[in-house]
Amino acid sequence: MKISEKNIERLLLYRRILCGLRSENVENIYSHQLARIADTTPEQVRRDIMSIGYSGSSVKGYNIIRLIESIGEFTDARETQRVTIVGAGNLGRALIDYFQGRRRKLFIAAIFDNDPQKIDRVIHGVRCYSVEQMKEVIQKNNIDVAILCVPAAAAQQVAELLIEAGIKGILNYAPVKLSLPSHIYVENRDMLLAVEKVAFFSRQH
Amino acid sequence: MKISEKNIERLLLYRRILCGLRSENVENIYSHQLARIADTTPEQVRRDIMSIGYSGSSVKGYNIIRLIESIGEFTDARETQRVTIVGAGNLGRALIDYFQGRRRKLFIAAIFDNDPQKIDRVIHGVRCYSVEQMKEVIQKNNIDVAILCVPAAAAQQVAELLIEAGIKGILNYAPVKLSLPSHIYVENRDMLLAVEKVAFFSRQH
DNA sequence: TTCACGCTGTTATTAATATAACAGCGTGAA
DNA sequence: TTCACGCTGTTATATTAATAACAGCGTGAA
Repeated sequence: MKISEKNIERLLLYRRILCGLRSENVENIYSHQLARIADTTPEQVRRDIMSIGYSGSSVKGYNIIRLIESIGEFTDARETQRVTIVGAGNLGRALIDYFQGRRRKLFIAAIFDNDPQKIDRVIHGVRCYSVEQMKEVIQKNNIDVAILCVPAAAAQQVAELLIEAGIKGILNYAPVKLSLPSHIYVENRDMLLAVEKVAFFSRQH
Repeated sequence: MKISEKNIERLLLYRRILCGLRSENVENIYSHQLARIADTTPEQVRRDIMSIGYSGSSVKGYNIIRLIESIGEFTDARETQRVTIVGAGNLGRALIDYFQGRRRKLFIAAIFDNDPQKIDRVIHGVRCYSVEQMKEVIQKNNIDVAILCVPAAAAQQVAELLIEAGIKGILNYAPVKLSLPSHIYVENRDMLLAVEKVAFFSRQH
């Protein structure tokens, strides 16, 4: 059974929407309702949900709590997955803020920076280590996902260190295209390109 | 002639790569070289470049300076386009850092926040205004793109104010799905979903 | 001079993705 | 009891995007 990136993106979005509804004590939802919120079509929603093997009822639609669980079973690791943030600048700190305490199956286990002022300090509850300690800390804590928030000039080098330390996936916010072995999963979230894109399409409308 | 979102994303990426090469005094490049750096195929590169009407030579490949110009003619506004950042927290400041002085056709003209400590102060060279002044400042400065860096709880409301003020496109970093009229272009860059996605695919590899 | 080479530009093919159509089913009203 | 309704799950179609194939061309070596 093959699942595409877009599939996963939508499923994760559905889950977030559903969690919001659950906290408002909504119990069930129809595909067309979820589609409207997620900005897609009912067919797409049904297909996505079908792809993870969950079934709703033709009367009540989907049970929100069970659907959240099903998406979790499909997308989450069995045990908590550990994440590191590299670069304790504004962006790194913003990520910790947004992140901490949100998803219980993901945990930010360490921050890395090369500023002596930050090393060994605890930032928003997470300890900051020097880049020299990277391999040791990553392996000891069994971290396999890294979020790269360093300046463009440092990104490639840091990414290589991360891979050497055993990282499996990188979320790259640095405005540079990384050149890495193909067995590493890289998701680029270049902020400058994103602004340029929005600037372009905001004129087309 | 229709151009897709992925088309534009790749073209903007090519431009950034090419600008890097230009600063190293490289003059020409072949489609297969650019493809390797941009992590795509030579055919894709040629098609993308064809789609903006630029032509290379079969001997020297593409002239880097002219190709950069052609991409700019296609993607950039004629006059400088003005952008605002809403939310002067860590993320907002990170964006200003990454951004300022990079793309001469895009200019951050204002920041908005509701923290009295920040209002009327200049942050990294950009003046911060209160949300109450939003409509006035946006219209006076002719801003048509907004980057949303506010907490999830405030995002929908702020987005509506932005639209009321005349914004055409929104780059949304808040971890929430906005519900907005369809004539507004919205690009979602949800950081939590991005981490979840990378966590998932890092296990699949 | 001529011929083989490697590149671009373009067309053709394939694959991926989204959209639409429809069968099956339980419910509730008539 | 029966029939129409509205939903899901699934299959079929259409659309879109990526990949491959190839024609044309200028160059440089033989």
